Amino acid sequence: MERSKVLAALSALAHETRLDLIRLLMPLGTAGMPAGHIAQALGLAAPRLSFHLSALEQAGLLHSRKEARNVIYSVDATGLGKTISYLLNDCCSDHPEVLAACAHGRAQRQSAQGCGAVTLAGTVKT
Amino acid sequence: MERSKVLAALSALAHETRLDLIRLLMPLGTAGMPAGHIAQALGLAAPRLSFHLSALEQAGLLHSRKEARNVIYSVDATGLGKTISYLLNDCCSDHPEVLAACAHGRAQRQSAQGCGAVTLAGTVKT
DNA sequence: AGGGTATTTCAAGACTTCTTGAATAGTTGA
DNA sequence: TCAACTATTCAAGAAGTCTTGAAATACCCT
Repeated sequence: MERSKVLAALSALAHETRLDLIRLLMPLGTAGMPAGHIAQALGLAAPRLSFHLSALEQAGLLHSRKEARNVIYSVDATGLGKTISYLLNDCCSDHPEVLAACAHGRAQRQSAQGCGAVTLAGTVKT
Repeated sequence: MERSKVLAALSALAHETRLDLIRLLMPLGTAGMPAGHIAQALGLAAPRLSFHLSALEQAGLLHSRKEARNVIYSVDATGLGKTISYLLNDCCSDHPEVLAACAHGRAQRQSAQGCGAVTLAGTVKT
């Protein structure tokens, strides 16, 4: 991934409201959520929401589609994944301690060991 | 990791010069590099460098120590790891496609498959 | 076509971040 | 102590980001 795109994505993520948006939309997958519902869920004024949604879309972290009179927003998992991948792989050169901190976080959440190679093995398309 | 700390870390990372700093210091590990050498390596004016170094240190991504008349800066791998971990685990709930994009990036770099559970198994301290 | 709903665009102002040169502080060695 | 070196702090200006209300656009249904 190009540096400029990574910087754009990180800038986009580095804001409370936009991180809330990602966290809200992530579990919904490609189904996503119409802008109006998002505004209601997070208690945001429409122009403010629109501003942040378009920032995230511009950064390649969100995808939008029209459906009737609504605009549905959903997370662009690939864009988000590539951004994290840059930090983890290109930027940190797979530094052992960084990976350890990462794996530790997962272990806490999943009460499992390692980096979940099993889960990954099933999803990687080579 | 607390939200506010993650946001601070992401804000810190979302800047070209500071990302350069991390990338420069990462391979050096705890040995780090004195500020003057960093300035020379990246061609930065001293106040400008100082500004960005302290931003990264404030965000918990860098560590500094005095040595003679120099100040040595090194990456705080734990802080960086926790930040990435938040994005990957807490924020993205280990979404399969995000993990896949992440693993794909590593596969490209390492010409290996999966998420490198072997490397991780050796470094995680439970 | 007209009314109602959903969303975006616009413009202004407040606020924050970044860069730069000048000044300051701390450390070393003669 | 003085001079040289290393690094940080300060102040000012430029540039960018964020929020808000008002206006505009797009769409659906009757």
